[in-house]
Amino acid sequence: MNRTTAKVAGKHSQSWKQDPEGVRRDILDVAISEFAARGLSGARIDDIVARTRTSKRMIYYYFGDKDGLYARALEVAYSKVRRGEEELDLDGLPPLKALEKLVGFTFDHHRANPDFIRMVMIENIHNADFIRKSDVIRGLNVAAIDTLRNICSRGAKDGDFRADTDPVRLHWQISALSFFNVSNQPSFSALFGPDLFTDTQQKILRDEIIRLVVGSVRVSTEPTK
Amino acid sequence: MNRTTAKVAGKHSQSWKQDPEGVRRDILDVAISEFAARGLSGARIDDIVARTRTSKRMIYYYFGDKDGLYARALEVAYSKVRRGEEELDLDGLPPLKALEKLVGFTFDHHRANPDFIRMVMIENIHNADFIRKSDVIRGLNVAAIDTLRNICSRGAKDGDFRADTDPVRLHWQISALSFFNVSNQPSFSALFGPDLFTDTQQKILRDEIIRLVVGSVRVSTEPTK
DNA sequence: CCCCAAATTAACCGGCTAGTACAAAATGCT
DNA sequence: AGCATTTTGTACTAGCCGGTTAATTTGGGG
Repeated sequence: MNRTTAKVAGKHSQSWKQDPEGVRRDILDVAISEFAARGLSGARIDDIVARTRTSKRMIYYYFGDKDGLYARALEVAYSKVRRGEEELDLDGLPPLKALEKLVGFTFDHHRANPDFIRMVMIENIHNADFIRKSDVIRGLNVAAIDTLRNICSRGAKDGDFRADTDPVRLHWQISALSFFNVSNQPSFSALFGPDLFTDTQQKILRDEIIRLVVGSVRVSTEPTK
Repeated sequence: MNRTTAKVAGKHSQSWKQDPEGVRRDILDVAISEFAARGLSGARIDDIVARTRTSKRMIYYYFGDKDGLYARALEVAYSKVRRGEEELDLDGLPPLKALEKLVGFTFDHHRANPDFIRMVMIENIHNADFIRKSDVIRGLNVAAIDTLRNICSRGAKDGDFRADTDPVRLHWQISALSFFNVSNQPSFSALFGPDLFTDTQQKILRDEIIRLVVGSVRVSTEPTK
């Protein structure tokens, strides 16, 4: 955006455009990838700067300090991902189909956003202190639960879902299976080989998870015992 | 073990006992807790030392450098946990009951060993590089799969299990649900409240998971559709 | 009881890294 | 034209932190 760089006499003699939002985005994009890759304490401000069009000074100008940058990066990462989820249209579908679609989508979406997953992992290492401090992030997540609550109540009314189905617990299940698939891929494939993460195996896993979750709420899961 | 400390004249004039194994264990115990708490780059050698009976020099004497200490700490953490699993006796049980017990145990065991979980999280942030380098750890884990393979083959023979049940994929399921419950507790309870992690709710979750996993391998999960 | 490798101690060092100081200039809204 | 905001650039520092130096004690073997 800037960088017209016309080295002239005096000390300062660049030509550039003002673009506060652009600069912020630039910094945040790099920051997300750097924090996701190396963690909060592992990330280096200088490394972030190096991958940016701007200077170190600007990071402190806009974000105050490392923690401030991290906090904002986390929020942006969350927003990006949750925004993708909003595009999913489930209201038109019957509850079981809607759930099926949601689970499949979540599985895919997590796989497609490893940086986000890593940010959440890192947050958990830090006891989710920054998530706790961010109203933005909390807001984004109640929305996710609302979607599920909607599906659940429709499903209960139709008699398709078990009466004791709890949206939060359901979200927990879906998240657990989709999240772990990405978060623990390195250790899992280090220990048991990379086979499970090939496209074909992942397709099987995806179907299995859908079956699992849908099966766990369906009322006709037949008399266990 | 040492620390008889009788401050006398000259520069070096402490009194101490030799206890190599004790010192190593001491250091490793603290290291596990410190690395688990703050991660590889977040952990401070000086902080580890401070919680030890020994001196900084001893860490380098026995473990070479920070990475060396981390690598050993990881191995010890793994060994401890897997050792606990060995005590479980499943061979006497019919396959479905054995699986049920294994899932319940894994869920409990993960909850009881948060430091281990955190070490694995940290490893995954670091692409499991240290796990990959450790034959010890890989060895411990093939054993875990063997247990499952045994159950699976017995279950298949009895006709209780679906024919396409894969021990690794099954292990993946069990791990995902049990692991996530601990690893993502901070973020999850930050976002949705701590209710899900009370004893009563965890009991429900535990049962649900058992139902889920056992249901996913049981042959009579009735014709879906 | 003496020797020597192994074990242990305390003080020290050098580089890395978050954050700052300073100084100036271009921008663009009003 | 005025003026707050945005941006540039470089050099600097303070302190943290991984790793080291070098001396000293221990205890088993001969």
